[in-house]
Amino acid sequence: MAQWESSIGGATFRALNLEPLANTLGCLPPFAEQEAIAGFLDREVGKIDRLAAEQERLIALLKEKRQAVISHAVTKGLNPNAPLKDSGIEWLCQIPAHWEVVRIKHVVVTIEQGWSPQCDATPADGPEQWGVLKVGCVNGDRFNASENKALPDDLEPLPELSLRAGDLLISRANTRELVGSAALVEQDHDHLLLCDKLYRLRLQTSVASPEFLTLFLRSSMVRGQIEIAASGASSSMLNIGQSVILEMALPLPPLGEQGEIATWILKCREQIEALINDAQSAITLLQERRAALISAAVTGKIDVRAAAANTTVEMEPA
DNA sequence: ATGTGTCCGCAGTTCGAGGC
DNA sequence: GCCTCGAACTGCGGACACAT
Repeated sequence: MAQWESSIGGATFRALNLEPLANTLGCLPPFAEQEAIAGFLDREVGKIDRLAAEQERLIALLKEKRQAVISHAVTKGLNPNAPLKDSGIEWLCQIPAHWEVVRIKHVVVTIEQGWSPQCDATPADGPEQWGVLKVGCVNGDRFNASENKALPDDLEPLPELSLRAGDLLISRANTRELVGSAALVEQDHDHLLLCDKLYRLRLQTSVASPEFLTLFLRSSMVRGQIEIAASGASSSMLNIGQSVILEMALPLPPLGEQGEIATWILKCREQIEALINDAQSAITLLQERRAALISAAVTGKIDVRAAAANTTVEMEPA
């Protein structure tokens, strides 16, 4: 590859011609040894690829687990022995007997949309410059304040649209997978403004915990309902109306229990994310090991005849 | 070797209908 | 007439393919 780097041309489309390929210098061991190296690499690289595939499967399972933890906790609670009752809502099934089912509108004080003026392409430069949120700020598991655009100096900011801790943001328009994404603002952002594509919900905090409702909105059942309710002819930008949010059924435990559930979910999420990070690191290491093994085998740094006799392969330091 | 076109996913902006 | 909200249109960037 190093020999080809200087020969590969093209600015937008990188291409290698036949000539540099034909002129590539390489070491050529006897034919029998070439076959031995190829066989050795087939076996060893295959093992590494299988290990990497297992790690990929593990990551997929952990992500499923993360979703299942949220969905189970916000509909069944933390006590596996709690008596259950029928929720009366088909997609919600059974809930603990001491929980209520209410419409989200019954715990919402205000729901509002923001303002999307023509902004700069770059984010606000520091917390003192005014910025307008982009819808992508609620994608993923956390609110991302850096997803904003700087408000031009000639536009007057609307301070009533700035963010406060406890604001629950929901995207009202996006692709089917992302529309309805919810995130909780954890601290005040005096100079960040709500955009037109986001709903902001403020709750009766004596009845409903914003953390609990945010997690509920991320559960697989709610995602399913939102994807069904999303409307619009353009598949790249589906919409949900306020009524979809406000009329949605919400299983509501006592306030203290909502807090316990939210804390428990966040702790589980951290543990699962740590495992996902470990698996991703393992995949990176395996990929590095794969490249190093191929390089060492084809340059004679590994004696594949000896390696064939041993299951463990040691490479000479480069 | 380089420039240009196309497709796709994602997101920003604008427009129009309806309610007040 | 203004505001809200839903829908459609538009733009951007990355990846790739094709043309010159």
